[in-house]
Amino acid sequence: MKKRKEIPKETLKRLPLYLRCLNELILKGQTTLSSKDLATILPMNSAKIRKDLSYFGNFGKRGVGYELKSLIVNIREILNLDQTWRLALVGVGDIGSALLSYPGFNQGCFQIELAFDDDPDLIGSRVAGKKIRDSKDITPLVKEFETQIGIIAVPAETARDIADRLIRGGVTGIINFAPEVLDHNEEIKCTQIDIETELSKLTYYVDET
Amino acid sequence: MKKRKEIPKETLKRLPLYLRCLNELILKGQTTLSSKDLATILPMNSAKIRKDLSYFGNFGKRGVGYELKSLIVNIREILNLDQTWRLALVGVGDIGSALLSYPGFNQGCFQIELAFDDDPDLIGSRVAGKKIRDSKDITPLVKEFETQIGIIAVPAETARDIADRLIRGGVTGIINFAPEVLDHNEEIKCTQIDIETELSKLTYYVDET
DNA sequence: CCCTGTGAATATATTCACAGCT
DNA sequence: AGCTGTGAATATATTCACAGGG
Repeated sequence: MKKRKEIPKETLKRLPLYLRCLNELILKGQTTLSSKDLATILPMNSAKIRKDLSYFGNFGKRGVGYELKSLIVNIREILNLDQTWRLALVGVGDIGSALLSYPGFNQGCFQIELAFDDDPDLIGSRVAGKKIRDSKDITPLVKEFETQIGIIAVPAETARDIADRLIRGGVTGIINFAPEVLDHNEEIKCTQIDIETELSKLTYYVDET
Repeated sequence: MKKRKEIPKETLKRLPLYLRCLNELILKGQTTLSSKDLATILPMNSAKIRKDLSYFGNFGKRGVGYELKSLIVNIREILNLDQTWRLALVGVGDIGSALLSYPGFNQGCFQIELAFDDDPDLIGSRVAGKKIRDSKDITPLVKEFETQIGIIAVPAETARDIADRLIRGGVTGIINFAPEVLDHNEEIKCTQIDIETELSKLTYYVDET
């Protein structure tokens, strides 16, 4: 139930996937499921699921499977989704706007509290109801709002500078949409999302010429 | 130089990253670099880079390093980026629009040729200069245009149906922005891009409470 | 001397297979 | 009987460390 020493990073990748699946099933009225059931849905090896879950405790019942409701609560707790996270978005271009308009964000546990841009025409205006602030003020405002996570949606050239300002403001994690490696700051966890990279991997596999 | 038997999937993940880095360096006038240099930039272990590249041939010169220009050509070839790929986008919401407006796409090697939506107000209109077509016609139009890759940017509920129509049209790869696992079709390679999943991983690592 | 390319050593992850609980 | 939890076996990936070419 509590976080152990080291859990494999591959396991961590799968937990959000499991969670999403479980949420769907519980909405359909299901109350329990076995690792085999989940393995069929996803699809993957059921031992992997059992091993993944066993790093955190013994959630299952032998002969039965896992109780959906409590498993969901447990995974949410492991992923720290049982609290609200304050986000700061930098760059209100196409991707940034899309993110601001995005309704869900995990049952309200992710809240974009700050949005920044450096375009004078944009600063002071509102996008999807959110006020756009001047990128100059990232560091003090992130401090003031105690923003925990930054989202970078600016061109590659400025991404590193923006990252530094966010970090100085005190964010502890960054989602980076810019095609620029930001792993230089060791104190912080940074995740890159890049469609060109994904497309390039795809074209390797896909070509059957 | 040619594709060998099995290259590790982890290696493949890194190739687009290397490529982007090399492209930046060559623009700055650099002509050659060692695995150690690249390892410093990225940052990572240099032996990993050498091993990654060695799966495809002996690109390097001992005592010198790699010739930037030819290494770029080689990696582009490995990833099949030395040709134009035709894409079909389904779902012209916020993400879809952002993608249509996205200028680059790897030096023009990825072209969105078709854009679909099921909103009658949208069908027939133009977004970023691209005509929006009726999602009903996905299969025949994908066939007609010989579209190779589909991008799904629709709600989760319809994602699987859209995927089926794209596959029936003949796409061989899919990028999926919907929070829905689409790995059921074995014939096809599908890559999921999901910010909520990425955020959830981040909040695991980030929490220091 | 410097850097690649690569076997050998190590670390990480997956899968098998089954003991043990319900 | 059915399913979990997990050691042991296997597969995959990373890193070390060095032979060998420029």
